[in-house]
Amino acid sequence: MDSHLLLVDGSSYIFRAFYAVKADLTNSEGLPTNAVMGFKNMLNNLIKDQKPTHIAMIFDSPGDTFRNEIYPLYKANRGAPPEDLKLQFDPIFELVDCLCVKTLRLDWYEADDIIGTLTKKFENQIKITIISGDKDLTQLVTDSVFMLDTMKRFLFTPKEVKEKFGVTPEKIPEYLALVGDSSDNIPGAKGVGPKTAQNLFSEYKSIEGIYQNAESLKGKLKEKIIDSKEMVDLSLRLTKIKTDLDLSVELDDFLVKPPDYDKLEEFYVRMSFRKDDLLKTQASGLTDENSLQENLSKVLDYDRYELVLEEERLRELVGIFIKQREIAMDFETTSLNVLDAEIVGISFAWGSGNPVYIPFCHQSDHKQIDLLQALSILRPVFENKDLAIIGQNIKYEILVLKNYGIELKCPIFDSMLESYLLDADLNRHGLDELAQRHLGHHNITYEEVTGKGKSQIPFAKVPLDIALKYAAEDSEVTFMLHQKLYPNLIEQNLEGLYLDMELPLLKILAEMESHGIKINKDYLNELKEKHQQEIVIISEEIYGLAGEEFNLNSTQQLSRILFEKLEITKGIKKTKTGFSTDQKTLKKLAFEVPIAKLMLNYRSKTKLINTYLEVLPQLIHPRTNRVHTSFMQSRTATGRLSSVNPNLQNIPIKGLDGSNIRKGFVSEEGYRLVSADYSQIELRILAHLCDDEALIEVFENGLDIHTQTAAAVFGVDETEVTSDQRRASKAINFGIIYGMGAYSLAGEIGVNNKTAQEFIEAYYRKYPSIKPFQNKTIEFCREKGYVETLFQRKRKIPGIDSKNHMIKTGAERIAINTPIQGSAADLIKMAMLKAQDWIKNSGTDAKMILQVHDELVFEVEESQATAFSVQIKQVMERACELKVPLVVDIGNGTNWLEAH
DNA sequence: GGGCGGTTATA
DNA sequence: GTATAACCGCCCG
Repeated sequence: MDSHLLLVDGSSYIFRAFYAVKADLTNSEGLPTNAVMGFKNMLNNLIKDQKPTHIAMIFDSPGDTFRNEIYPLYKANRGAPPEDLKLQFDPIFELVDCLCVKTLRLDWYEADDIIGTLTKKFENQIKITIISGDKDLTQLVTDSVFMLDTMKRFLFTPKEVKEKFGVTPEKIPEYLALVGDSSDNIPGAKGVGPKTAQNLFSEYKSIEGIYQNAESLKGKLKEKIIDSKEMVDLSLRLTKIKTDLDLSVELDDFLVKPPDYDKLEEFYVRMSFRKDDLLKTQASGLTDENSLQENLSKVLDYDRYELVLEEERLRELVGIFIKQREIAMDFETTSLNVLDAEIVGISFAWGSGNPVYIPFCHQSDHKQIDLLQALSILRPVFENKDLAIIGQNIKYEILVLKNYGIELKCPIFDSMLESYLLDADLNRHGLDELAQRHLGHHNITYEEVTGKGKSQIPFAKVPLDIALKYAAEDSEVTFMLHQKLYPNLIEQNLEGLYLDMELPLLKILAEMESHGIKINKDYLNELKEKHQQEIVIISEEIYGLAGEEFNLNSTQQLSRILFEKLEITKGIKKTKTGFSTDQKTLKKLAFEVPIAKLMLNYRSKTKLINTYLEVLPQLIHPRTNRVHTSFMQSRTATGRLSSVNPNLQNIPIKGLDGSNIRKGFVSEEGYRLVSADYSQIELRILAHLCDDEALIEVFENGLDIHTQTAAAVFGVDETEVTSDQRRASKAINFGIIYGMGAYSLAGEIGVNNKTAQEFIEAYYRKYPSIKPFQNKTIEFCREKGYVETLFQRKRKIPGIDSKNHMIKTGAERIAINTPIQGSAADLIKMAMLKAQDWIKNSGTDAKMILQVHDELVFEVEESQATAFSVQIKQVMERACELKVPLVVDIGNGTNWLEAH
């Protein structure tokens, strides 16, 4: 791609930022931050928009310059900057430093002169854009040097300069010398303004020419010109920008680098800024250092796109499609909710040939192909075993097609999944982000074509020519992404995981979502009403004790009541913004402070109502009478699934109220719910990964891991382990998986740090291979920048080399936990594939309906439930051969609680 | 309306 | 001390 150097006039940038952000922003110490904020945003946007490969920020000399020597009144009309702005100079310099943008400043010279020098030095090597609003700088504009006024969004090329000032860029200094500049207090020729100056220049070309011909001028003008000769000469020395300063810099000094995220984060905290794009894109910045340089947009040629309105043409296309190895496909529909989605149009893109969009029911005068007719014409494509269809989140297309009774039988690819396997540490794998990240292309967004908020229109109302661009682009980008990402998967040894695990799983997830789960609406409503009545009573009691009514849902107000009004000091704990009122704190107070106990009760009841009892019945789909979650396959950094709308992976189970909610998840009449969960899956995986003899032995003998651990750590016989000791050991076992230290363990089990440290040491003695394994894992991560699971799933861990202790130790914990949690995720995914396979081959009337990390829930015809349980338990226990046996606990019932 | 902090449900 | 989703209040734009 082409190189591009941005020269930013930093001083003018600061002033603009200060006046652009009028908000009364301050940090926690009361220092104004509006200019810092404005500067940050402007610079952020600038880099995003311009995608420079090189950048420099140039500031004026803080003191006098040679221009003051020539003319003491130079800029004398400018007052000192406002005090609020002065205070922000240093923070801004610091910000620029955090962003790793090269800055230049030279005593005795202005930013203009440095910019002028750099321009002359590099203009033959690189495209340059000067960022400034100062018209003086237009004198530097050439065919390869531009000036961008970002505030006015105006780009000066030589043509624009000529149009605006009536003279070519190289004449700008003379033009300004004649006209004068009130903002810099440059005198110029008295009484000569832009219009006169333009006329003079068009006639006489230069100041020299004007004065040579001064005698031929008429009347007043002649007088004015002759009288101001001295002032014009002086002005010219001021307006002429230096281009010959002695700067020892190379172009490479200005290469765009990723920010220093550690420093930046610390700076944000000090400025009381919330995290923004700059910090959120941290990971992508680190993993894709060249992104800024590669980001030159491949301009997609929208003119190539074809709108398909004739059935005959569609048939032709199908003929072309089935000769391809792979094609990309994207649906436009009426709803993001698959069960309600109707197809509005379909787009395709493939290797040779132009992307197409086939509209079906757009509001338009054009006759469009009938949807059902089109689907039947496309059937040979959907069912062709030799043709792969590439989608971006193709689970959506699969589910929508299901609505029309069509099964996508061809092989599939999914660019979203590909991106996820390559960059699991990143959160965003949306099409627009991927286009930007991998192709440097800015997609037309959905909102750009439909509008947003109240005025958003359905896609079917988007005019066909616009719909064509939007829709066909999505397919084309999807196709291009796959071409780019798939080779990367092979290169990183992720092909097997992708082809043999994630893609087949995608189809299973579609089945599970589509089938859904039945809930007992009346029962949940009853439960809700019961809790609601109790909440009324609890609230009244709290108000009485507090002596006032307040918003019980506000932690802020509760902490005011507890820690200010009632002056409670016990258990007091700070959060970022005030005092904590979390469960742990309230539990400590529960015995002596009645409000605390009541609040715990209030919180748990409102949580259950608001998150589950109120929401779940509303999500029953009228057509199926069941609840359909979406399983997200490319969301978590470790490889786990997640569940949304609703989240069915955090349905309560603890306590009476919790387990009552589980009773609301039921099997269909004539069916049973079968729940199968892996016992101690993560500890077994730990045993396998670190190959610890003692740990393996515990599992091989089928012993209770927590009791065995307790016996060793506390030096007692296993028969004498107390329940407290077992609980502490359980905490250690979990803590090890999470990579914790003594401090946190101490807090967790209520002993002092030293004791906790001794427990941990005893633990490592009992299982001597664990610590070396953890060290090896961290070492591996430091060397490669990522960690791996059992199935070679990778997670990059950016902070592992951080100099910031918090970030570094945090990264180390992630490095320790991810192979364990991630391998468990791999394992259950493997089990899902084998279970589904088994169900299909056995012909059992059973459906897999939920996955909760270590548990699978099935709905099975009641007479087959027992046999199924026996079989599926075996299938799951044999999902993967480890150095320890896998154990699955299984049960069945008419509701989820009973089954579990 | 969007983003964030605090809180809490799960594995 | 790992991994999530979702609720509410609060503050900002």
